[in-house]
Amino acid sequence: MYSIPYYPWQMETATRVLIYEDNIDLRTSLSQLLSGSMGMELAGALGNCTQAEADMQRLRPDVVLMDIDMPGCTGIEGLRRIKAIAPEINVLMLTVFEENDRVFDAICAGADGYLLKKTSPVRLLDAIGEVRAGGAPMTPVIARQVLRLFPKVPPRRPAEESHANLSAREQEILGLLVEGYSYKMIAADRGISIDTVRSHIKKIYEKLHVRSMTEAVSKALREGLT
Amino acid sequence: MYSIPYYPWQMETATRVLIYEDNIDLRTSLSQLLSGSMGMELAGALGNCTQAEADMQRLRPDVVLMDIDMPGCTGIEGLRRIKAIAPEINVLMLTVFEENDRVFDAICAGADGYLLKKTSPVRLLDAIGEVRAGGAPMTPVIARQVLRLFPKVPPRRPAEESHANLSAREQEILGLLVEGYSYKMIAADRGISIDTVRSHIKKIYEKLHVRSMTEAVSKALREGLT
DNA sequence: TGCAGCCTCACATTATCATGTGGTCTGATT
DNA sequence: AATCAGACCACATGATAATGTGAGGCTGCA
Repeated sequence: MYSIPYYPWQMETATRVLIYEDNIDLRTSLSQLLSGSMGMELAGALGNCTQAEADMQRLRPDVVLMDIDMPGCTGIEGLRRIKAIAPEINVLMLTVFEENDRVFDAICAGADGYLLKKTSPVRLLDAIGEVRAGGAPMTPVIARQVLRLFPKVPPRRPAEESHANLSAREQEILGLLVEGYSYKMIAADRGISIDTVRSHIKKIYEKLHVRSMTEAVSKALREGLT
Repeated sequence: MYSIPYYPWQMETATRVLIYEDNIDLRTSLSQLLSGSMGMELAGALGNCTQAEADMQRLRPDVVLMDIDMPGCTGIEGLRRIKAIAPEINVLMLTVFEENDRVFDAICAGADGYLLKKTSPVRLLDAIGEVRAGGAPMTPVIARQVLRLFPKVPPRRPAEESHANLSAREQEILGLLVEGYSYKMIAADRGISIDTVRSHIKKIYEKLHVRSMTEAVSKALREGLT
């Protein structure tokens, strides 16, 4: 069990917190954490956010803890829908990895904070207080990512990184990966050795900062590298 | 409140800190604070940043504390010039007020953190460690401002129903594949066995009529199955 | 002329994926 | 009560991908 934390901001009324988390174990432990904390009131704990609008009206939370990966309706989508009807509700995103694209999406959708699932209970409760006080709790690494995203927002990123310095041959092979070709098929199709395909793909991975075919394909499609 | 403790005595070498602050009293007290702290080394304490480039070369700081209001050359301008020649140097901006437009300018110029001058000495030392560790120390209110600066994008595609009869779990796992997760990562993330991941993915392949991860990812992104 | 980037190929080892066969449990449907 | 689909797990085998090291020929550029 968690120790009873003490919070200095002494709310008049308890902060109503709604949890969206599809993992039953984590949902349970989060619920217990909140139920056992001074100044906190568990407004609800749900496994998906497909009924987000209705949930807001029914449960009237002050703060929502939103898992970013959920079946049916992703946390990002849920966030959008909550902010569309009740922007005053503070939404904290919970995720496993500090992944750049999602951070960007979440922030554009109006997230008020971004924490890792491994965040300690104490820090999580702190974060809820912080967001109520007008802050934006983030892990340091995510905060840095947010700052790094910035200079790229106004000037956009149209042509500058669009080809990520891939050579013509590399772009060509990346295109074939996107089409679902295996190394062997690429080698046959282009009439080169499979080892050559390997070395091209290795170079592509370096340039795109990825470590697998799926990541490369995903990045290629999302950033229009084909 | 702040979750990343900093233990200067664990550093290999001291962090060289350069101070730009035109107020002589504050400059002196900051200098004393840093000189008296384990793991910190005062690289210099200057009243203006008109010679920023030369200062960097001469003093070789790891971290710069930059007052945002200085005569001659503003902190923003100094920040720009530092980042132009040595982007690896971490620059923390110090300001009296949490003003929106300056926050924006500073962040666009590449600031690595943004603190108030009234920040406690302990927190300031923490922040220096945090920025060295890849974080971006900010006051909560500034963090919130930063998030608010991001463009608000309107809702996404409204109705999307070509889910190809994938079950909720299958869609979820397909989403993780698109994110570049391996079987092992998916199993760990969702708390299930890798063999279960296998069997889900096998079914996904059948339903999508594909035979590899890359094809599945490609189809998912192109047809909006996520 | 020398360096740098690109394209090509080879060999080796480990990790991960694809496929098949089988099974349990649960909840919804018939 | 029986059936069925979804989620779960296990074991096994061959195929494919990831990573490292090394190398030759080609081009453009300083």
